[in-house]
Amino acid sequence: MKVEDILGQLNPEQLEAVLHTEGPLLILAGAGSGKTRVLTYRLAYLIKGKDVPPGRLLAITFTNKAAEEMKNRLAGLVGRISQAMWVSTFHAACMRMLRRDAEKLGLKRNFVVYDEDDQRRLITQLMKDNQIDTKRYPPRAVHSRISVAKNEMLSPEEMTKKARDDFELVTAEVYRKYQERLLRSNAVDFDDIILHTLALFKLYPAILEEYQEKFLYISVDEYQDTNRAQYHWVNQLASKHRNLCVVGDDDQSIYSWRGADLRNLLDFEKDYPDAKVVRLERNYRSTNKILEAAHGVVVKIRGRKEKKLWTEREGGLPVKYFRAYNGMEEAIFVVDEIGKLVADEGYSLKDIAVFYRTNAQSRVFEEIMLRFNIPYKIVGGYRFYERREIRDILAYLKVLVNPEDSVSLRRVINVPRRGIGDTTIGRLEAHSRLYGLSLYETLFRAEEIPHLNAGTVKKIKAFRELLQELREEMLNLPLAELVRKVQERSGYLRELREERSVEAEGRLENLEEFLRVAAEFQSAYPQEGLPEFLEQVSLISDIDLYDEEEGAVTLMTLHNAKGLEFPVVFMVGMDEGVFPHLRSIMERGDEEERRLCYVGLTRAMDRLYLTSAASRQFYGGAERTLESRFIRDIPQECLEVVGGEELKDIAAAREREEAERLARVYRVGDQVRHAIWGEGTVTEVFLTDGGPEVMVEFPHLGAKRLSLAYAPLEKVE
DNA sequence: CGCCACGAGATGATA
DNA sequence: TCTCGTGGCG
Repeated sequence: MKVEDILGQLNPEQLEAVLHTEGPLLILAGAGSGKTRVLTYRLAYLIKGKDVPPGRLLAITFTNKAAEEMKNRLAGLVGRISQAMWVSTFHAACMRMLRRDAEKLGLKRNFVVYDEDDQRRLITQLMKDNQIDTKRYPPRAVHSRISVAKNEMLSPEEMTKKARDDFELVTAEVYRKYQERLLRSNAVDFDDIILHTLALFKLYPAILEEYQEKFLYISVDEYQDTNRAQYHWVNQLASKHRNLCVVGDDDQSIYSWRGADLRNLLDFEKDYPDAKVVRLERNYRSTNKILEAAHGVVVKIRGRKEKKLWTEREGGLPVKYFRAYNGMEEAIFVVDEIGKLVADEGYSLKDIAVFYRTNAQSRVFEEIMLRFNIPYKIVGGYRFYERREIRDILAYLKVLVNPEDSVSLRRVINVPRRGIGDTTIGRLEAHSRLYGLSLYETLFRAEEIPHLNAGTVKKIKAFRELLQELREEMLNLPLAELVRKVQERSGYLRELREERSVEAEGRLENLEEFLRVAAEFQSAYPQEGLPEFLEQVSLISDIDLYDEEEGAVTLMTLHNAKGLEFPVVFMVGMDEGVFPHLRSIMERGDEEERRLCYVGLTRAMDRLYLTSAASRQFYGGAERTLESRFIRDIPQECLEVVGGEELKDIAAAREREEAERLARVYRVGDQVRHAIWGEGTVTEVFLTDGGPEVMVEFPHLGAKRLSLAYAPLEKVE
């Protein structure tokens, strides 16, 4: 593509941003204003129009997926992009730097990344080892406080000094020990990925200078959601050439709870008094009605940068608002509308998204969509990589790469059960502390440890031989085969197969899926091995896994919705306490929730629905809820309240229909086959609120009551 | 050492 | 409603 063609596709403001390549540039890009296009075209212009070698460009994106998309789009504009160009998230870029110079920080090259669960385990364990009361100081709270301290770039010592009560004092102490243990385990946590890189720059100015020299042009997307550490990182890198382009929107700042600091964006002009500022306020995504509604929600935020999006798409349908009796009715309304949109309005399922504030809210929607046969896809929630079986296998793999990883080793030492219980582990750990060895090394000295009987020593020997054997395999086997080997040789598969439950069956399927993931990684990156695979897995986000091409409705949290767009959006759970979320407003007021609402509303292109429920399930019982304040902030003329008189009839009718259809298939006396339990005889058929159920008598197992909507059941003719 | 029963607390969003 | 941790027992 020629430079003129590239530039010809931009409006005047966008063009201004693309052409301003020298010196600091702040792009205030409203929702749907084409900022991704600007960022991409700007890079293309630098390469094609200014002959900048791709290796001298650094582009930071918010997600891995966005990085991938940007690379692909760039390839379309300027031809195949050389590997030399850095397009990635902060974490991925820092990991790249850390890998190269890990030794300089006392880490080994094969260090692993601890995710949230690893971190929490480590903290809990460490607190117990040091007799710190985990009732009084819940590890959860301690962990989150440590993360906050890290985001403020406080060291344990600084935290100790600033501590204002004994909780903070204890936390600071745990923080210090936590860092020690991480280092001894040759591991880093998420926050460390950035902080360690900064430490590297500080300790080795020559390394910083090298990168400063290398990156002639730097751009950062979603600048409003960067934290202080990221701010320092990027500004240090840019300080030599000062060609820093940041893109952001203060109205879309939604991550202060994880350390994002809006000052980074708001003070850009103070940091760079010579900065050029470009505002993109023309929206290409939504109807005017939708923009008006969204504007009503954010306009009252204090200290907000004055701006108003505009569009040529005048008019449009009003935002539809439905208040249901309860969560169930709310979900039925949504499903019913989806049915109409598809049947009468020509939308396809992939055009439609349902956003909610908390993951727990997805449940009712899943249930109802399952029952009404609407294909759906959930982004996030019960994450694949958070499932126990996946984490267990990952822990094995982490140990193979980095035997010093004591958290992972501890996790798998008795999984599946191999008779190495808590008592034995306690003795092993005492021994390893005494001699300053890692847990792994201690396994090889089991014979010398007092109080271990011969049987236990034998079990430990068997386990360490297993690890040794797998470590040797690691060097020879292709990734997927290695993963399979770990699943088999650890006894993990056998244990699940013998369990013969639906749950175990599901876990086995997940392990299969994991094998496929490994195989895919292998074919996508033939040169890379297990360490790179683990790294990718640990840095992957929910949204990275999202695939929009499938014929299904998308369900996700509002946070995950950032950066996406859909022709039809349902924002559900518009209730006080739910959204705005009670805990959030108690801690920080409602402004961030407001912006989150704005983000959600501005995802919609053509149609927008809001729903709430007068009564909702919390934990167990039902509670009454008030309509969200955000509903009232939307200008009246944009909102159309829709009633639901006939809705219950529709819902009931559809449900009955569906139940009857299913129930017709099964009769008392029928022979059926269950995927796990084998053949049995139907003894009863029920119609319940949760759909039809059958009682099945299995020859050896006895009678089981099964839901036809969920159970893996088929009829035997 | 492993299993089971019981009770408490949790689910706010995430790389 | 569910999941996790604890404590008692075989």
